[in-house]
This record gives sequence, structure tokens and C-alpha cells, in this order.
Amino acid sequence: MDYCLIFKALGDSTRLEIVKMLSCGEMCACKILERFEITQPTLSHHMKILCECGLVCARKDGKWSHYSLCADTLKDFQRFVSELKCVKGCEYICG
Amino acid sequence: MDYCLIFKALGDSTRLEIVKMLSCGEMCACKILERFEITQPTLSHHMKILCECGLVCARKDGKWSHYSLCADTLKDFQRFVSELKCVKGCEYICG
DNA sequence: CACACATATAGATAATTGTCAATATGTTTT
DNA sequence: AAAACATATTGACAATTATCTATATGTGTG
Repeated sequence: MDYCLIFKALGDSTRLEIVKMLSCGEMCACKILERFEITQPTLSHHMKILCECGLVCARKDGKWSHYSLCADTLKDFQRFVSELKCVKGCEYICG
Repeated sequence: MDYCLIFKALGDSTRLEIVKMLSCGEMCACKILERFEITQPTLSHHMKILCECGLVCARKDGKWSHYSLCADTLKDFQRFVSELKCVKGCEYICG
């Protein structure tokens, strides 16, 4: 699991918005597109990046593509983020 | 709180490693630098990005800079990530 | 089959970014 | 004051990326 790739994917405002939308449930590409002022190829590009990092899954249904958050990846990613700690004190003394 | 900026900051492998190191406690810039094969100005640039997104705090102590994860930002960010859900079923029906 | 529709791919381009060398700033020590 | 050290800033450049237009692929419908 390449967490850096997931962070990179979410480091674009359009893609972060898409993921927030998918957090409310599966969505069709055409419905996602309606909510942005980007062209269809640009959306397709963003969805590819979101799928390639594993965070989003695509489900083809005839001519429609439905996207949703991938449960396993999301869980792993959430665990990784939640395990970051803010430890008090200085581990290394310099000088 | 600009979460997108935090994701973008963590979407670089060097910076993600730095944050993982800081998760074990405060560290001096010179100690961080030892663990990478980058120049000092490059590290300085990365630290600036990590500080500007709010995830990392700098503490000056004489000629040394000590960096640590910023508790408040980290908590907010972790909450945001943890609130992402993988909802079953299709919210929007297409066609 | 031919057309309309949904999505993907290819190629081009402007903007962003990660990196470095050179230099500046500020601090401690001699 | 001068030298040594830690870090930051500047300017340049190569690599990456977000976006577009044009086109291709694949699916349903008349």
C-alpha cells in the first residue's frame, strides 16, 4: 500500500472534492462531472489517478461507470493517519 | 484548515518520511537531514511546506531548529480522514 | 446498421514542483 | 572581531502535472 500515492491523489482540490462526494455513496461519472467546471477527459484523468492509488473502485454498468471508495484501502489509510502521533519532548538532542 | 494543502504536503515521499520521523518526537533539522540524500536547502524547502500547511511546528533554539508535529492540526486532520466513509449502495441512479 | 451517448486515450501545453548551487542571515565560539 | 556552524533564501532548471482539444472505444437504441 503506497500511502504517499494516496496523499498525492488527495493533494488536488478537485480530487479531494470527488472523494468527499464518494464518501456519501457510489456515484456515476456523469453525476460527478456535473458538479465541476472541468471537461470530461479531465475528470477521466482524475478518476484514473484515484483508482490507481487504490482509494477508489470503478464498477462498469453498461455505458456508465460508477465509482466508490474502496473499503479496504480506506481502512488501511485511515489507520495509517490515525497512528501518527504528536509525541512531547525532544527525541534527539543536538549540538 | 486547508486539508488539501496537508495532503499535497504529504504527497511527496521525502516529506511523508519526515512526518513519520516526527511522529516519534521532535527532531532537529540537522538530524533529519542526516537521514536523507538531499541538500540542506532542499530540506529547508520541504520543512517550509510542512510548516505552511500547519502540520509541523518549528521551535528555534539558538542556531538549531526543532520540528514537531502540530497537535491541533494533526487532530483535525485525523478527524477529517477518519470521517470519510465507504457507504454501500448507489446514491445516484443514472440513465 | 447507423446514430447517440458515456467514458477513455493521445498529444500538446502552461503551470507547478523538487532539486541544486550560490549566497544570505543569524548564532555560537574562539 | 573573526571564524565556524545551522538554517533560510534566491535563482535556475528539469521533471511532473492539470488541463485542454481531438479522437477512439464501447454500449444502448432507432
